Amino acid sequence: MPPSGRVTIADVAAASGVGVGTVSRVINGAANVRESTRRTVLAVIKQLGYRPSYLAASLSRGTPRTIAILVPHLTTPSAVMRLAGALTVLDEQGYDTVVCNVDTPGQCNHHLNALTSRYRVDGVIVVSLRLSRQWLASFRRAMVPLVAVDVAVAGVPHTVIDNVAGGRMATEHLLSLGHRRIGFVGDTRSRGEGDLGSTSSHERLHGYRRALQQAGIGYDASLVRRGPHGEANAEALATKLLSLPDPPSAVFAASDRQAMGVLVAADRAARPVPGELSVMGFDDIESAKLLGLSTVRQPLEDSGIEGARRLCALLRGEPIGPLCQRLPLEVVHRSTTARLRRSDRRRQVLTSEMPRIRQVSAGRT
Amino acid sequence: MPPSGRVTIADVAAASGVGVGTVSRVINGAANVRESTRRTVLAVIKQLGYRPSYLAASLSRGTPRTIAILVPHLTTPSAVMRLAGALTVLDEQGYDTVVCNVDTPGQCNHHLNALTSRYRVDGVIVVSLRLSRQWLASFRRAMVPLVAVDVAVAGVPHTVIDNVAGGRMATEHLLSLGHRRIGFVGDTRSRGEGDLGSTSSHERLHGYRRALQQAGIGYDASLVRRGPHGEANAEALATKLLSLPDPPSAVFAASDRQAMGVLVAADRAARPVPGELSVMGFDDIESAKLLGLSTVRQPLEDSGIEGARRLCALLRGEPIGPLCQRLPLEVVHRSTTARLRRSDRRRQVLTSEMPRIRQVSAGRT
DNA sequence: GTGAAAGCGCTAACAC
DNA sequence: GTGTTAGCGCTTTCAC
Repeated sequence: MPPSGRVTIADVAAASGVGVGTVSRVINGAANVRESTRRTVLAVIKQLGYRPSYLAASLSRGTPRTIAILVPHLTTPSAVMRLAGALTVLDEQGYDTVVCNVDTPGQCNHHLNALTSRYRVDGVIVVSLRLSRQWLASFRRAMVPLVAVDVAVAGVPHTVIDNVAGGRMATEHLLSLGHRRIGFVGDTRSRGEGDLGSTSSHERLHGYRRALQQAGIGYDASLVRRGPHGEANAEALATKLLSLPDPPSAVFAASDRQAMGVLVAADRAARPVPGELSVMGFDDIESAKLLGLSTVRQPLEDSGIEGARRLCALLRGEPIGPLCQRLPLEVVHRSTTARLRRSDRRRQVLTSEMPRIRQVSAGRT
Repeated sequence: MPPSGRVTIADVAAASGVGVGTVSRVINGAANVRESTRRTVLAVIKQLGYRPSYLAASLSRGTPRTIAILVPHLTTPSAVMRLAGALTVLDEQGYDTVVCNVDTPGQCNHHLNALTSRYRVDGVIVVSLRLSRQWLASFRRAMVPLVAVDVAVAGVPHTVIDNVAGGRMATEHLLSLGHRRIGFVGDTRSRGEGDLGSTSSHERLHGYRRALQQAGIGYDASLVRRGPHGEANAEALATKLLSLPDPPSAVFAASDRQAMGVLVAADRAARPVPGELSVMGFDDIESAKLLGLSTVRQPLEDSGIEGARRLCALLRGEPIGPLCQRLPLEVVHRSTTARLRRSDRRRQVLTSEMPRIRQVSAGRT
């Protein structure tokens, strides 16, 4: 029946013998519609195959009911956990979510520009991305509601962890097991090309240094290795560490993925873990559990949940509590860390109850 | 200067002393605008902080330039790889992507309903989700362009792999290594509650059976174990397999994650891999490489790329080639599979060049 | 309870 | 090149 291609609310109104206002009320489940009318309209809608235009409704209503989430390196386990957490609540709250994955600074700027220079979404969640002063200003000017996850942004609600404390916890765990020569493997801090500017690794290193200092252990720069992210790099760094004249008895890796690189390096160097080398990670991603990796757990999914929850509150004009929300950390002792051997008796107690998995690492692919 | 709250194109036009049409041309980078005019308008835009409404533009233009992607269990490595692939091309093509994660049939229906009952996106990509006849009909009626990834959907362009062939390849690899008692660990096929109806695992089992049959090996039901997805379950299933009076010398797991469960089980049962047990996975997710897991690789990211590419072509009215697009599979021999020992000499040749990683598995969390 | 009409902010077709 | 105008399809007063 529609003269043009698409069936519109007017077509439905006409075919139902009611006004468009009434149809609108039916669609949106307004209360003040006679039941019989409602039925009729619904029938006509179904019969005509009418689909309300989200666009037109949004425009008229004045809000897109959509939020954007900007997340770097989506395929990493930690990123996707945060995303999933956010999606859960955004879904519940009736928001559509457009996902912007960024792997390079160029992509990042592209998306930031799109988000700030056009009226597209109700708000945005940025994850793990250090926004420049300029971009922050753009968001402010554009009055785009913004929350941050896993990165502290001045003047913006953010949900983070205390990376320094985390680094300290990891190191103290190792110290408590008697280790004194503790290596560190993490990211470079360089804000160069390809870098998205996360400082987590650097902060965890700080925690490591503090813990050592507090334990009265001098800082040994040769034990600290940093490079580009990724377990392949971590493996190379760890290999150097292990080939030191006086190698560490334990290594703290700034992330679980890097810790896995360390595990591979330990294997290649024929250094049994945790027998001759303890390895500590950070994050507690799923495979950490599988590998039995000792680590510092941060609530990844919760961070996404909290970020989204706070953005929703912001959009409703509700109070969101303190700008900076800190999520708790927890040391998870599994089986890649053990007491520094000296009295083997002690060591046995620690490891005997743990199942063992022997695995052979990757050959050429 | 804007009388109401928001700055509109009319405000910009007025302040620039030009018509809204010209402003529109400037915004959209149309060619026929005098450079001086362009500059003026741009300046005014910046000065007024004007942000074009994506909604209004979309409505007027008649297309949202947005696509939706429906993906189950987003946090699994394979799902996120496919998503990332799709995002890459959708980004390039100028589409916004709304992501619908589904973990339960209820969520799935919710999203399918939203997608078909309203005009919201230009098209949708469904990943690994078996659509019911009804939903398919809904998509057809609503004329929502649709492509599928990792699931064959009648009458809809889909990008898939040959799971039966994959199962066969995995099994033949094991057979070629001399194994004759080969176990299988995979998903149950039940379309019950909580199940999203993927049949991949079942098809791979088919391939397994065919390969055995072709090798003249009788089917032994006790060697085939199926249960709910997840490595914890796989571990339990594998444990049963290994405690059989006459246990298998090799296991083919229907996914890498399940293979990891098998590895843990092997470890618990003190069965060295690949010394006493060969383990074959499927997918080639990132941690497979790290663990040295032998597997059948399917192009996960490419599947997303291809699905998105084809949807874009569809939207442009371009030809998309055959409805069913098959991506290639490849056996990746790493270090969890080895020749059935019999002549140890042979085995050494196979494994000696491979680095080894010994790892202790998860304790209680 | 329901209809009529005024926008929402933009694009595109058409004149000049 | 540029201004004018008619929609795009809906929500929402405001009367009745």
